[in-house]
Amino acid sequence: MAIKDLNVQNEKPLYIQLVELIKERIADNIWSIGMMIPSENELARELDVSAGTVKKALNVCVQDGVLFRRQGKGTFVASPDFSKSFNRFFRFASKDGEQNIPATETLVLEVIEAPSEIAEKLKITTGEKVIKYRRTRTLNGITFVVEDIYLIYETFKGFENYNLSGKFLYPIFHSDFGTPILWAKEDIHPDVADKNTAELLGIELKAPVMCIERIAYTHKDQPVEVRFSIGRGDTFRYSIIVR
Amino acid sequence: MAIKDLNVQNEKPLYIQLVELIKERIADNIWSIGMMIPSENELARELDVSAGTVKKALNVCVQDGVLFRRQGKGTFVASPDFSKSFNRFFRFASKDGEQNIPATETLVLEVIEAPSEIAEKLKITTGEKVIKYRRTRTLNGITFVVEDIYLIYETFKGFENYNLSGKFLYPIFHSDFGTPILWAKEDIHPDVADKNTAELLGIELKAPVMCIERIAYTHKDQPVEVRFSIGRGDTFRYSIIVR
DNA sequence: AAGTGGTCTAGACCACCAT
DNA sequence: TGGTGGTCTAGACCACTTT
Repeated sequence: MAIKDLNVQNEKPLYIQLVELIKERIADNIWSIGMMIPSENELARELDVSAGTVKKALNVCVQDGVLFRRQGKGTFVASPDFSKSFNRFFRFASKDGEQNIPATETLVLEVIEAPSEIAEKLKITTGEKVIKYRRTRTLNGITFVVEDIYLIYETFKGFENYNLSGKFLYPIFHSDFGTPILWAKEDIHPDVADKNTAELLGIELKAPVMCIERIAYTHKDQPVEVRFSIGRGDTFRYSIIVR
Repeated sequence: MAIKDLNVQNEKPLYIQLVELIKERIADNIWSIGMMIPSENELARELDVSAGTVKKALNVCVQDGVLFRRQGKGTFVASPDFSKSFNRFFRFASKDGEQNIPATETLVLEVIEAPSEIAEKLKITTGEKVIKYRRTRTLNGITFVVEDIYLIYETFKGFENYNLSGKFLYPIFHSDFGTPILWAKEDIHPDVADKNTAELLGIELKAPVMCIERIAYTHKDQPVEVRFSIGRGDTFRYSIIVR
């Protein structure tokens, strides 16, 4: 187990070194998503630190969203929580308040050569093959978002032949392509609808929209997906408490 | 000091009870903003719990943004951090990267009877007096936001005669009116500029804007300010990491 | 009953800050 | 030099989960 020892001489506190060690093991797939990691006592014995130090490090990891803990059961590797994504700010609740799953319509699913903007974000060379997937998502008769998704072809070879009706992508990436999405970076800015977008979303030309750009990463911080989403502005609401 | 003892019999953990006690003391102005609170050891002695329990409670409060700690100095009551406000997502950095303070222009400063929408948010009755303050904020020649601010007249009597050039409001509220802003709730949604807004912001009609509504609270969760901000969409950028 | 994480204690030692 | 928070240890006891 002792791949790398914690070092008291190091300038960093032991529990910070331990946090980094844990994150490395997850990034390197030594501990995979959903897996139970060794108990506090085991870690303390193996790394030769006190249980309290291990506990502190684990709690930092929980705070950072990479682990979760269950009393009496153990400590587990968390999967990224896309309920925290910007997408959750598009409110499209049905009248009865039910949380239905949106329907998906595929508009485009094809293999193309990566435009330079996409290649750059995926850290591949321009012209290398990518899968382009354009779809809309609809709930209660309202199409609230249109998405352009670009995937590295080498990683997702065969995905272009999938029948994608209402399925979530990331579980498929994980199970069928051995490529779990571990984290993602999202950028958001407002815009107004162009003609094409307005038609797809059923809104007026120049109506407000929110544009979300997501780059999703797998092991070793390798980007594998770029996604541009354009959502109806009239369904976007976001609140924070400033303190 | 012993206003309220911590109780081991209580169903809640001691450190949670302590967190609640601390927040009460701040809300009730027993400990005010910027003030140093008693040290870990003092609190431990007075409340008859161990130093470790106090430390845990204090760290929770730091996490919640109500306290901050300085090694070698002490633990202090934090003031709300409006660098965490939505306004920080309007990027208006100058070319040389300097962080200049935006210039303010007052458009309206008058006492009016509260419209129902405002009265409701301030928890006063419709028609009660409020101060209306409309201003723009400009940096590097770009007017990036126009704001309508409504204040309870009873609380801020005399504010309508202030000369407000580039001053921050919340320090004035605190020093001149004895009303510190302790926290605020902000809601944000996209829209497009109407004629008036477009002129003030120097953008085209129907250009994208972001609308921020803030309700700011003082002691005992009393709302005292409502603020509607409309900012240029082309300067709004926001990023998150989803994990 | 055995193992897990959650709480709480008591104390040591260190780094930092004011005086 | 004395007081502060930051780190780390060692151990007790509890609540929860599984076998």
